[in-house]
Amino acid sequence: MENHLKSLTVGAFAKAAGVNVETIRFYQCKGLLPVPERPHGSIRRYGQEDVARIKFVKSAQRLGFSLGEVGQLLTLEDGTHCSEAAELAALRLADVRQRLAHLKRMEAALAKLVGECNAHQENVSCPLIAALYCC
Amino acid sequence: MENHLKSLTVGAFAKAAGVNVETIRFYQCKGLLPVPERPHGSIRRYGQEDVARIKFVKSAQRLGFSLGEVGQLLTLEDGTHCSEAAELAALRLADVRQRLAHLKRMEAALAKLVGECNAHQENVSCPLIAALYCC
DNA sequence: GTTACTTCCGTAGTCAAGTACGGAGTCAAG
DNA sequence: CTTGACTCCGTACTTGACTACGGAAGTAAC
Repeated sequence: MENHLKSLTVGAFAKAAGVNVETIRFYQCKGLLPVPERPHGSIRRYGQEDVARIKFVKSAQRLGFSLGEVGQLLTLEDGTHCSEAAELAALRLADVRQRLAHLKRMEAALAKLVGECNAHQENVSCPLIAALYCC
Repeated sequence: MENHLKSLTVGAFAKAAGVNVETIRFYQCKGLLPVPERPHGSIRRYGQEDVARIKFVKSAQRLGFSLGEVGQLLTLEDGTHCSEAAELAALRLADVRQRLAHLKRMEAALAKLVGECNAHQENVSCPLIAALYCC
């Protein structure tokens, strides 16, 4: 059922996938993208399945997966290893939640300091600077 | 009112400040920390004000400031430029809030996918993999 | 068949915030 | 006065995800 009509040159492929040519090469060298044959010393051609693979990588990246994890996900790409995939996603989710908690603390602290600075009176020293010096 | 009794060697200073010696050197070369004189070819000595400065840097980093921004904050460290400092903090806050929003979207998407994977039936393909392929 | 655009390929550079290494100089204790 | 620990200093390496460069080879258009 796969479309094996590989007609795209790297340039066209990169444009179709929305990435740079260098990114293609980079992914190939990282093993995230197969390197097509070069028919008798000619140039490589790419197809829609390659475009789909780049989109897969980019979707996974948007969810916070590193390229290493994307590589793992790609080994499960036939869809028959759902629990492994879910496990990876659960790890990612835990990490995302940790970073979320950290950012929330930062937001609270910053918002408080910005508020104090705005309410600040000319004769006392800057609350932000003071906070950085004291805590 | 400042304590100019500089008695710490880099090693002791680093320990007191809770960083590595290399970090000290790195901050010096970035202009975040003054480089003390070497009295007639001897060793440099550091004081409590240097420890305070490292703590300042580390506090600011915890709030999400980059070392470049910390450098800017340090030029305002006398506490008399509160509005400039507040402006920097407001920029940081905006950035933190953006990242927060991004992470929240990631969290929602991941949580949904993990949930779908856990409720997943053996005969259909993995929802996570499918989502990465289709969106 | 020549010009102009791609492609190919290896190597190297970018950013941030450090970390690591190694030889030479300095210092304190015994 | 020597030994061992520490300091100084330059340079290079680390991680992650690319980005840039440059020469040679392939390709498309005229």
